[in-house]
Amino acid sequence: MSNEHTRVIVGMSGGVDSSVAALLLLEQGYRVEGLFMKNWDEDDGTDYCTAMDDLADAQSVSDQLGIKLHAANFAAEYWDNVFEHFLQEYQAGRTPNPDILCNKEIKFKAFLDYAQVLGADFIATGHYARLNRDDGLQLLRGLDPNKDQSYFLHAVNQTQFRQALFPVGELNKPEVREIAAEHGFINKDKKDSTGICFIGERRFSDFLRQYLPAQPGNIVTDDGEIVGQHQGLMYHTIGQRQGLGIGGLKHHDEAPWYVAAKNLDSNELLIVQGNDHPLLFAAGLNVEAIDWIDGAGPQLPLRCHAQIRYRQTGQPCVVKHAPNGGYSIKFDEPQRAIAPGQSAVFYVGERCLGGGVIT
RNA sequence: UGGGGUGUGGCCAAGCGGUAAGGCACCGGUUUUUGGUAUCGGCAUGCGCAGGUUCGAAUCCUGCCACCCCAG
Repeated sequence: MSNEHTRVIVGMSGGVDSSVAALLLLEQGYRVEGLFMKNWDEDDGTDYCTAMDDLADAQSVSDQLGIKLHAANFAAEYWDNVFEHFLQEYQAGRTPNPDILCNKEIKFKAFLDYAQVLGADFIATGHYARLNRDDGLQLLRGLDPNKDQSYFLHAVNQTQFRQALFPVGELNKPEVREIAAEHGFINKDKKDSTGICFIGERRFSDFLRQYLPAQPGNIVTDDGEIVGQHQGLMYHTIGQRQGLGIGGLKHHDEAPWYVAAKNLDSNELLIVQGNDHPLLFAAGLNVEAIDWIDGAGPQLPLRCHAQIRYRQTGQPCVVKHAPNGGYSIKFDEPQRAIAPGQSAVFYVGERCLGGGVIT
């Protein structure tokens, strides 16, 4: 079969992964174009520069590959469909994962729609994930276990995936860098990007403070002792150590303190001492709804693996319907710091079934 | 006021004559397309203040100051 009449638009971030993705598609014979997205306009100067650098890198690689590079700005969509929800969740005391929504609403919706307007048959990104089109459509973990990004893609549905390609999902990261080096890409040694997608690395609580005003309250231990003040429950998350400002306390040992719970009614932050304190662990969790990639979802109860955060190996568990209509997940081993607002994502072997937001 | 105790970096805290442990917090790096975790590194020319003894003091002596406890 020939790809010469198939048009693919690659989301080019200026990083190595999407650059190599574009290269691989060209080698596979596709008609390739690139698109650089800028979805965050709340610039404070420094980010403007990094966005410009990223665009320059994307342009450099595009020129080298001889492909056209489009540019688009979905800042309005990002704000309305991702960022506002992100702020609401924090306001409600939860810890959202904006990048999961970003994939669902921006990369595989706004970008996909726009690409179709431009006449594309497919979009492609530099995600480390694989799609199996032989048996319906399945999302599989990226081949590189260390870079697998299927966790972030679990809320995208199969209809959206049908028009997506993940060329680097079949590779290991070192191979990608090697390919970039062989072709002399300007970004061959560029550091992997971190921080919220399109927004970038920030001092997180300072960043939130720009949008959510402080609401000071007490920090209390599990014994009810008031040991300090916090500036807002939303600036902390379950399991967090940094930022409490709790130094040495008389009559307590030398272990650091961690956030165990938030009490929205009393505006109190409950903290416990020691990384392995029992109050930091829970045997299960609930989710209200699950985005099943195949739409229907599997037969329940289901024994599978779940991840409650990116970069965690799948944890054995059982998923079943909860009496209230949602789902309950019971782990074989108690899990540390399960944070409401984060996503639990389910896997059977290499296959990602979907996931839901922890309540 | 009398008796006792304590004053070491932001906090907790070793040291008790030989030239400032450790932990927490904080800051920075690494890891990482969320948050968080983890990990590595940095962090007191000075030990309430002022004198004195000594080759040498946070450690001994004197005075002062501050705080705490018990009496009152």
